[in-house]
Amino acid sequence: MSTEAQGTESRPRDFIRNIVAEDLANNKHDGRLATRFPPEPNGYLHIGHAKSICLNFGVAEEQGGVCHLRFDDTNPVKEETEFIEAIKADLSWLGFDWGENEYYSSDYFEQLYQWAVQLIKAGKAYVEDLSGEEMRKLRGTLTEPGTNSPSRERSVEENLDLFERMRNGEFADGAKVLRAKIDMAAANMNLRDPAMYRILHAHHHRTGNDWCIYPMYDFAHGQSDSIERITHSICTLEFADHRPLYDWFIEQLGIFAPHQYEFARLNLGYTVMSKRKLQQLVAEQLVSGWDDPRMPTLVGMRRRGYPAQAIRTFCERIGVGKSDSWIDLSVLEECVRDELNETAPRAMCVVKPLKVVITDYPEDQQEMFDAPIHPQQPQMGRRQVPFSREIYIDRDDFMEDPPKKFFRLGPDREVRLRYGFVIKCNEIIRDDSGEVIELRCTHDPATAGGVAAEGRKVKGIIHWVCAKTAVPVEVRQYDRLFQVEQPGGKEGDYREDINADSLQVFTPCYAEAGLADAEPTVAYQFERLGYFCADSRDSKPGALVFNRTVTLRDSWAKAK
RNA sequence: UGGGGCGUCGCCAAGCGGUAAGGCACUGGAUUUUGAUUCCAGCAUUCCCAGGUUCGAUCCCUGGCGCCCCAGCCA
Repeated sequence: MSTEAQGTESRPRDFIRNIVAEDLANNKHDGRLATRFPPEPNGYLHIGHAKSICLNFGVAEEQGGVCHLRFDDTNPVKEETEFIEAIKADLSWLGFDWGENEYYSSDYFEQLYQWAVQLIKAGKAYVEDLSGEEMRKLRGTLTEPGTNSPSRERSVEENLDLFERMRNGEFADGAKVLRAKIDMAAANMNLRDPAMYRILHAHHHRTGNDWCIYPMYDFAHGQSDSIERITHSICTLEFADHRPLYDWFIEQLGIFAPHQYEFARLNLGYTVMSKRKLQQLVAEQLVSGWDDPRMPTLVGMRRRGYPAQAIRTFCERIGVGKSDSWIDLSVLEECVRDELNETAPRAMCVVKPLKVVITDYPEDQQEMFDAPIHPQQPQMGRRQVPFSREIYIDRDDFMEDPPKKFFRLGPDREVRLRYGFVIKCNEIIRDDSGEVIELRCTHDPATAGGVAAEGRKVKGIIHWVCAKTAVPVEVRQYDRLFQVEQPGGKEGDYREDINADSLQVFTPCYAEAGLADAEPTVAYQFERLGYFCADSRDSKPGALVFNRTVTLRDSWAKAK
């Protein structure tokens, strides 16, 4: 773990942390700090959620507070138990612990109902029987005030009766809603008598068929925060307009008042983050599933090989602010490399094999080269790399007509096999179509693996695998899912920006013998190529499948 | 000429009246049996614009300009 000691002190790093630190210093809420992460269980968590998670859990952790996990499950038609388990697994994987503090908005349904009754009695809520369409017409526009609905003047008694009958199931879905009586002329649209309850004869994943009316987000979220005595309710910018409503309900009800703060949601280049779009990618099979390694979901990233710590580091690096921002993919990738560079054992794997025969090496001979598992971490130990007369190298490491700056293999050129001999290419073998299918080389016995430099100046070093002992594997290389930084741009269809080459499958590839029992999820650096891990879904002993997590930086590729 | 939010380097982001942190990206150069890592160096006389207050403003005031969000019985 490279927990980079940064940020472990209580030093504030963003406006939220500043506010929290100040409140704590002023002994607001008796020095108590409680945040919450409130996902709706209708999909999988993505990297954007991770930002919120790291903020909410992070602040609590740093300041000795608590962070609740609360499922905001007020819409039974969209929510499923499947997602609850997945969300919890993602949270744990990221390394956060909510302890006993697992809550559900649905557990507050009875209390919420009572509060609604309280508002009706106070003349602050009424039952509406206009249709959604009619309500919209009366709502006015951004520049014109709305008009009061006839239902607004109903008596408290009638409202009470009607609301109870709504609960009892006397009305069809959509027939009526309970609305807050605020101000149809409010400049803030959210205050134009917003809906509090709708009728939904739907089975709820937790409350079953107990209810046929369900509270809206606005009537559930703040009160849930209040019930849990959340001190700092942190959400994204688009809810800023709801804050006056959040405060209004709490004030009318006279209950504990948490404070809502808003920060800018994460936008990452070359991907999409909205749950709707992610759902669509899965539904339309544009990807293989929520855990497709190209998805920005936590399950996808985990399967791809991103370490949880890299995601946490990423969330720290990008900061928390209020301005809309797009983060470069390179920031995330650097976090992944930083982490993996320190922790991943090294190995060699040839992805695009080209056979090389060392003509002056005895046919029946085999030897082992001694190599470090990690060049910078000697404590990780050594590995033995088998070598024999026939090996594979990557096609990219050979050029028939190499440019001046290419210092790998070419006709009559020398190159060093990593941890092995220096070889020289003497002959090129082609098939009928003229394609190069084999190289004939000779080796210099004086340059064997462990031997220190012998004065010979060989610039190029390439990776290779002994043909006799190689493990045939499949390698999947991923690239960005979209070919433009902001898929869909302004009004366009983001699907049209999908990168057709975001998945490249190579087989057979040849891996160093030691990789034979690679376990899914465990990261390796395939030297000179990048970081890889066996796929948790498709890799099987004897039929290994490796995912490329991220490439190594490649200044040569850039130079080209 | 509705309301809310935001504008500091290509992308993020500190800064809160005293003369522009840091990260990513980029550009050199050193070390290197990964063209990786590491390492050193460079990278905003300027903070959306224009006025004003002040000895002094990215930070205060005024007026512009630009971008984002809101008219779900979604969250």
